[in-house]
Amino acid sequence: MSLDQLSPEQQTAVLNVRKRVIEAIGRNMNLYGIPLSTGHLYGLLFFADKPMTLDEMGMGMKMSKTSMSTGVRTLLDMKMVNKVWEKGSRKDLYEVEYDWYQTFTDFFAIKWRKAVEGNILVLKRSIKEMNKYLTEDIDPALRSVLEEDIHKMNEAAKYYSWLDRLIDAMENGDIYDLVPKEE
Amino acid sequence: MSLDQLSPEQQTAVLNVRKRVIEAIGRNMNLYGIPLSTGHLYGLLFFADKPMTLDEMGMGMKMSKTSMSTGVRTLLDMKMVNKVWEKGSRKDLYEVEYDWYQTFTDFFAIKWRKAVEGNILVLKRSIKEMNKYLTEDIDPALRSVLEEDIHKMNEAAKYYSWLDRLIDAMENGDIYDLVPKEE
DNA sequence: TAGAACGTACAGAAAAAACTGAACGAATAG
DNA sequence: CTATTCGTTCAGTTTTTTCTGTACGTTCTA
Repeated sequence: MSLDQLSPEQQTAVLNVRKRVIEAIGRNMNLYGIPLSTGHLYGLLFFADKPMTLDEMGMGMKMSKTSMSTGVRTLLDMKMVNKVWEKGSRKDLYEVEYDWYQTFTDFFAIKWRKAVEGNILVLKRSIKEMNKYLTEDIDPALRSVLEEDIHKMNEAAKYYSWLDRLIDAMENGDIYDLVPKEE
Repeated sequence: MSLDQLSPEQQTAVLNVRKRVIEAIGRNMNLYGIPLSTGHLYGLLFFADKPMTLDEMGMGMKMSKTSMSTGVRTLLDMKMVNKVWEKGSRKDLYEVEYDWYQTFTDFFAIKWRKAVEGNILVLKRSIKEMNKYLTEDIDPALRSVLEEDIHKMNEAAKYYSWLDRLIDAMENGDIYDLVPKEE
């Protein structure tokens, strides 16, 4: 059921409440490194009663179609919106993923996993390289520096490994054993 | 033990490895919404063998002291570095918080908690307001719209409540029951 | 109690990011 | 087959963020 069947007063009343919520959602997503306007776009889709086209989003956001295209792509990459197929229309249609728990874990899986595993790799490689310099007949001063650095990097690698396992727990749903969805 | 006791070749060798790690740390922190240069500053402090002053940081980063001041403040606000007191020096000294697990949970506690609880408030208020419009003698079209919106906001509020409890689990350490620090 | 050293506020400059409109290639409808 | 419609690429503009140097208030020193 769309809004345009309502009186103008009813429309503004509903729209004002939505706007406040969209603002909050946008701020929240901005915390995750997503541009505010993309967060607002998400909010628009959140309240939409049906999948939207790029043109409709442009209308709703009062922004260019180009921006909608890039914004929706960002949301798509993070699996925060889904592309919907509707026969008869050759426009692309998008709707939000309403399972926010899934969205949350996807966010970790997509954005963090790669970074974390990349960092583990860099650390392992760096530790190995520093170990290479750590020969028997070494300047004691250098030995001390190297050992200290290696120790620090080992600790960091441990932490990243923990983070990696935390992301596992998100992805496979174990996290809900610790923190259940229903209170 | 400081680097300047080493030969120039030894220094560059160590410095190059560190640089690669610092780069990785910086990229990672950038993911959390922290400027790249601030991430590099963190990396510099990470490898420092002793607490550093703003001037020393400026040297190491080849940047202005003003930038060091704001950068270190950012890191301080996120509890990623600590201010250290040393008698005899009237300069402020800073060192990284080496407990990255603590840093991680602090990050959630500081940056997310406020946002999450703010959003819950906004949602609760918005649901209440929409309910106000939901009277007996209402236009069926409007009723349908309102009920749909209220449902969506309720689901969102549930999710934020879950997130709130997840942050609890981080803060009080329960998260380590599920994902132990040691593998 | 004057002087020097320190950290930060502030305003302007530099850099980065977001946004737009025109143009283009792909796909479909007629 | 041709013409339209669609999404995206790209170059240029606008906006936002980051960085710098000067100036200022504070605190310690002598």
